[in-house]
Amino acid sequence: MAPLGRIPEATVARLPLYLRGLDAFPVGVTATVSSDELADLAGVNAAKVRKDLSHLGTYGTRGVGYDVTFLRFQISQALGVANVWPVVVCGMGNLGRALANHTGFTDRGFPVVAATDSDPNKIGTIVDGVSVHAPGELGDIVRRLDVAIGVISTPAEAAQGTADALVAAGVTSIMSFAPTVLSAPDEVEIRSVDLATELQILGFHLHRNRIAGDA
Amino acid sequence: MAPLGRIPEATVARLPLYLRGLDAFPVGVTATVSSDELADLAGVNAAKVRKDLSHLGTYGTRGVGYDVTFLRFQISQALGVANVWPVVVCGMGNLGRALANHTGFTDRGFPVVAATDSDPNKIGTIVDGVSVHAPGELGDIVRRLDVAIGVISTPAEAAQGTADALVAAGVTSIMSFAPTVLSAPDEVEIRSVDLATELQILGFHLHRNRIAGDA
DNA sequence: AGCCTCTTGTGAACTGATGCACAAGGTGTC
DNA sequence: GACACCTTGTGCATCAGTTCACAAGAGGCT
Repeated sequence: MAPLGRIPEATVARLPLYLRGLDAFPVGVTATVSSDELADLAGVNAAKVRKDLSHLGTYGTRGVGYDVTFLRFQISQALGVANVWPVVVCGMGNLGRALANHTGFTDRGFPVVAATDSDPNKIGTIVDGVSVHAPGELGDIVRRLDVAIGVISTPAEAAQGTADALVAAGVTSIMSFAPTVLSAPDEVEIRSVDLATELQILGFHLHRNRIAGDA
Repeated sequence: MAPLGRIPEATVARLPLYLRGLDAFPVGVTATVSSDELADLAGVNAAKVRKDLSHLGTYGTRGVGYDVTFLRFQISQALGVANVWPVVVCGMGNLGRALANHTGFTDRGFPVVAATDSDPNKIGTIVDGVSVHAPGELGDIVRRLDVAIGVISTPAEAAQGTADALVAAGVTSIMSFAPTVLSAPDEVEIRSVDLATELQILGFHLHRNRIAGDA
């Protein structure tokens, strides 16, 4: 009912999953999908699907479901996936290289257009088609290549400095893999992915189950 | 007050951050930290810190703060970080290799003890000190090396099959990077990290701001 | 000892998200 | 056209998590 009201954060986080779920349907073919089916495809429950989609103002057809093509369009629209957001990868260690080479990024509108690294041996080289620059050139790179998103895959010690440089260059969206807290102005959106932390959460549950099992 | 009651999931997810924050203090030195300071170090607010720690039954000292050494011990205890949980990495593409080589894992008690890949050219080789096996050997590897956690970094198509194999081998904790929904029995804990999805969420905010800015 | 300052621990209000359950509104059949 | 059958959209109850605000307690100063 709310055509374009504020979309809850939790819903935003699920929209990409729905879009991904719709990949199960061939493009160009007319088909419909029920909230039940889509729930399965996205790994959530049907009520959530319906409520989420209602926030988009997307109307399904009662008794039938959602038109796949139209739904795809609606979600894409809401997420702005028509846009292409150039990405710079800061820190070309193991992880940085993997990210720069990750086809899933370019495919979805996030081309890695440049990289930085502090290692003089890497600066000036081209790794997997991405040219590596000195950290000091960040501002220049961002302006020249119209970078929208910065990925931080440096060691923890260099992360804050890198974030500062990105912010100074005008980047307002950062994805960080560094195991540290980053501070930045409020208008900068930071998503932090700490792999070791994720494992520790798994470890907690293993630990808990082991204790329970020992009883 | 609740010495060892059920710890809320949201709290569990923050405990590793606190532990990481405490790294700012040298080991072995007596020091105290206030909820305010720790909040800064972990990137959350003080009220949350206090409530979270109260779930552990950890008592700070009013007017003073928390004893760093004791707090470290308490959190470690709760998370079970004293345990070592061997990890197997399934899928040695770019990302898999980066993960297998990630020092942050071994450092925190998650050694990568083996890997699998379906590429015959990789099977039998040793990449960055980790030996690569055929997917069919998974069950054997898990049993032999006492693997506790499986990391799925295969292409999306192979992810479900890999998850099934891990579950069949008795693994109950899975971290997946494959952009797909995995199904598994309820007792299996799955944490899914989809990098493209993360970027799409950032993209949403960029898109929204751009629209707002155009007004 | 008494008082002042500091910081914890927590009750309570609030916020956001989830899930249920069902009326509303379509489609297709007889 | 009427009826039976679906599936959406949503009001409402519930739940988890967050934040506030303050009493309780600990330390130190005079």
